[in-house]
Amino acid sequence: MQKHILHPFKHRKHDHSRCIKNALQEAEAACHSGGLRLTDLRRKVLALVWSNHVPVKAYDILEQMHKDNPKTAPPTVYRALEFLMEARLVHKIESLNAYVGCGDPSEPHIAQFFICEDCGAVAEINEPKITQLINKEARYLGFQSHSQVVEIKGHCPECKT
Amino acid sequence: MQKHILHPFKHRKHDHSRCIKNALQEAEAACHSGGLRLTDLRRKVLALVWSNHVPVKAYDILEQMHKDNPKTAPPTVYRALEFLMEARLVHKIESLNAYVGCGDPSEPHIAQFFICEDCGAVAEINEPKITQLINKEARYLGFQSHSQVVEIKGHCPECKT
DNA sequence: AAATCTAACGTTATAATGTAACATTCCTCA
DNA sequence: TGAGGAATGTTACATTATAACGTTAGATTT
Repeated sequence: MQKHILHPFKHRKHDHSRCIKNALQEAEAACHSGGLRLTDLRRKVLALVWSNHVPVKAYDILEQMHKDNPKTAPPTVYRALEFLMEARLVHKIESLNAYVGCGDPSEPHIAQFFICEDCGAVAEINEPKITQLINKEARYLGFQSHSQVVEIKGHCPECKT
Repeated sequence: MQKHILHPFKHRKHDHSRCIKNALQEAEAACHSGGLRLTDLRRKVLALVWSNHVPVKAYDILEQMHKDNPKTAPPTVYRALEFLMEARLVHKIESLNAYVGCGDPSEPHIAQFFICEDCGAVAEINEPKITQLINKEARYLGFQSHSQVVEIKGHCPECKT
């Protein structure tokens, strides 16, 4: 696997419990080393974001949270997501208004997403050539770029046929 | 000006009435040649989208429509926007939930947007190298790409300093 | 340990964005 | 000219997100 693939398309039958466990472990480490407080609530929301490899909607998370505490309200979820995004543990997919676990929280990165329109699966890559090309175009326009949203829709290997 | 810039950053003081008139004219031509019905309502919404070079929110359009007809309801606006997007006269900026006039309706294209976080101005380009690079990465992942969202945030030439 | 401070979370209410479903009107064209 | 479909009107509601303020819990100082 090449370095720039932060999160590949996973086979339908992979052992997803390992993905979740791994994500939580990395999050624990990242927060600890960054002096951030990964509370139970945030951990819980992170686990729900990682419940599969499909972007999750805030209100779906809320619904799951209601199983533990039926009084949980939207701000609780949005605050946790905000924290997780600042901690770079979660990305928002703008074109879906949904959230997906970051494939590599270990260091800051720009990401590009490939999103299957059939099954919803997402792959995350960081291809510097894309970033550089975009930055070059930006410079040409006299534009100072700070952040990029790159979201590609289509069909993943398993849904392609 | 190079061909791949579909819509450059405009100087603060440009004659914007010409932009609007031009956009409406091109829309008229495009719809005529495509057998599409550019009704008064759709023309009106298109003009409002073009009221400046900043992406416009659906509910801001609605508010403007209320000056003519206070009973206009959201579906009216959303339907017109949907038509305009299918006719490729308008693009949606996903990361803003807002709509912007297309810089070149004359032919289908993939676009990349540069969005100023200060003044909101948007430039639209179509740089095939970006598209190709993305498609190459897609192929590498076994992904069949059909549409791209590329939205870059930062500061435009006039807000940069 | 008590006092204090702040970050995190709870709670209520509402804002902002978007759509379903059905009724009506208006064009087109046979 | 009247039948059919496209466009618009209308009502109601679904979905996504945040403001504002109160409360709790953890850390810090004394």
